[in-house]
Amino acid sequence: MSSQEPSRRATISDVAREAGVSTSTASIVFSGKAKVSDGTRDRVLAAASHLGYAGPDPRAASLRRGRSGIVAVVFEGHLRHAFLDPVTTAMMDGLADGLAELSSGILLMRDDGGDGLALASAPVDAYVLIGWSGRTRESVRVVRGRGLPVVVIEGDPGDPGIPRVTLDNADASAALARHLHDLGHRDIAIVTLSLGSQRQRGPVTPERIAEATIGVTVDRLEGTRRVFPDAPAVSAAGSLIDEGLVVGRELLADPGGRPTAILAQSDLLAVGVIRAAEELGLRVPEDISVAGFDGIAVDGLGERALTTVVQPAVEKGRVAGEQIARMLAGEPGETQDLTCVVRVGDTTGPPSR
Amino acid sequence: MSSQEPSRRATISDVAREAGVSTSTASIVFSGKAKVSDGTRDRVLAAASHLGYAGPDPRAASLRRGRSGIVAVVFEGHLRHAFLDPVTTAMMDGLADGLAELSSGILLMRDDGGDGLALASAPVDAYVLIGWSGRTRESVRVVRGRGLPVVVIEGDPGDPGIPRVTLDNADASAALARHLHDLGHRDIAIVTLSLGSQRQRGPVTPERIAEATIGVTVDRLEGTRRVFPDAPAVSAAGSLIDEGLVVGRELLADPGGRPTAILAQSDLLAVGVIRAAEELGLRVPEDISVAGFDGIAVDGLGERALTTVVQPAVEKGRVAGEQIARMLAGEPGETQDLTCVVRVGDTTGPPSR
DNA sequence: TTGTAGGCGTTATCAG
DNA sequence: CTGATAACGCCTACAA
Repeated sequence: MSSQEPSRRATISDVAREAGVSTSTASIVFSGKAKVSDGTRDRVLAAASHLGYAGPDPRAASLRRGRSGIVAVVFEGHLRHAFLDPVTTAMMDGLADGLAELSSGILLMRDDGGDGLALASAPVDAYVLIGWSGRTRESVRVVRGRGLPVVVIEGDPGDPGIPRVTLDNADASAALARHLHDLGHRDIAIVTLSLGSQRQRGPVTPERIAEATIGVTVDRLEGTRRVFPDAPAVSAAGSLIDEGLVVGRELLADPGGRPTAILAQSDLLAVGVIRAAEELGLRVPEDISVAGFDGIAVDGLGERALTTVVQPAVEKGRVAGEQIARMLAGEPGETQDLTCVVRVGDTTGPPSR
Repeated sequence: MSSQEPSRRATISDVAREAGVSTSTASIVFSGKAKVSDGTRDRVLAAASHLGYAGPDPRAASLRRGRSGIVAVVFEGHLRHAFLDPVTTAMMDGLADGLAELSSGILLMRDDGGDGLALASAPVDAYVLIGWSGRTRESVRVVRGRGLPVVVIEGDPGDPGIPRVTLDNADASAALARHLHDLGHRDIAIVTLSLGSQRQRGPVTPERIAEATIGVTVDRLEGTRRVFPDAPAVSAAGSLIDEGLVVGRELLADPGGRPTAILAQSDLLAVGVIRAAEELGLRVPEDISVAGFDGIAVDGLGERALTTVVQPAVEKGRVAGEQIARMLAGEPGETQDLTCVVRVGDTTGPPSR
């Protein structure tokens, strides 16, 4: 009775024994890291299938190698919420590409503001932090301790040593505003994204700006106001078509005080604004110009071409992935500043008055 | 010079030595699995922070424990594509909840139709397969070998031993169709989801049904046709508002042959159809009734309430997570059949003729 | 091309 | 409450 108990799963050394080779040889057969004679390989493979061995245990392999092949992507708040945004989705795609060579997958994690215990105890090789709010700094602190590569996308790591991937939100917003100014607009309104995690809808006051925690919103607003310093702004409760619709209605309600153009801080908001205008019988762009931000194909726009700022969303993820790859290879990571481009569509034109 | 090289990261035994305790005691301090005197704990923690030790290495811990705390969610095709669908997003949320106690995160993986090597070599504790197409069976085969828990959501595992989470797509579609029939409709058209992974738009013929690989589409169609056996159907190239718009235009183009109601297989498609109707100056539901499927809050619908079938999307994920938890606890997993509910909104009414 | 040996960093078990 | 010991399953120099 020299056979193994059937209850235990076979290990590579069981396979090696059964095949009459050493464990190292069997290991090589599975990793392909070196040459093995055909006969030997066949015997090992036969033994494996005989014993129901499905290949090396990834847990053991990752301990031995010091790598798990997993990269964590950390979001603040609900996943559902993150993925509602087409920009995030595009970015994830880019990230998956940028990491493709390197990793077997992306570990979705939530930084729920707890003690970060879960964050720190996952068997990952690196972290990508997606941060809009102020919590990023705390996450960075937790994660730094592990000594693993970290990249922050659109957030403030609060530590200059950590590479970031950033967008020129303010400059791009200013460029778009200039386009409207060049067309002759002098009286515009702004629909902003949320200023803080409470996601309140309403007029944007200096006090609210001072308290804002979402950098993207503030930066884009600042850029637009470089060109239109006195433009009124209203914050939406999220980047949603229906939010744009609600805020758009408010802004367009009074025929007298109506602006000649509305600049929304996301394409989804812009689509909502356009819909609000259409509801009121206003033609876009003849009666009112509307522009967005993001440049992601928005479902629900039909064949209109929105004037917008195209941000390199997929690129953002890809670049982050590349930095991770570099750092894992021992080179230092570098902050990457990406730039956006204004794309003029058919939703902006000269003002009607 | 008995001190460690500073280049190596401290391990738990370094910490134990520095604190003057055994490694087992130090381990307990970090795991909290047993009582430790305050004094001892303080000394260990002090030593840890002194040495820059950030807690047990998750790789080693997962080897020792036999658990990594990671659950893989396997999609077919591009991630971007999967997350475009609000139903998927909701489901992921439910899954995250269902697994919350158990796991530190969700590993997003793509079954790219390769040899499944990546699939099998990730350090995960269980797999959730999201499958619409026929490839699920192959993924199941690969994954089975590992001897880990597997749950299939909306797909055919091709193995009765594998627990599934299913929806009563056909029955629910029939129930919705009956609602229309009761209202008096006799002449309806169907907008289906894709029939296969090629995502072709066009009339649905018996041949195409025979070749279809996406079960959801076929089931919903079959259910609707129980009530309206001769209803013409057109497949959309995806679950998108703009697809519904395109197909809706086609179906409504000819004022003569216009149906009195259109049943779309997703809410997004239904929104597109409604938009197509509005474009043509048709009122919903006075001139034409439109219904969808899914019951997820669709962005871009404004305050209309779509008549639809509400599927338990979040529940689907939660239930899958619970089954995984059970199986990980050694109990057998069970297939869960979830049911949908018709929700009548304001987009359906009696036919105009 | 194949085998030998040692350790990756933890934690479960059991004895004190 | 604390300590000694033995795996967990694999990989990779290095030697043959």
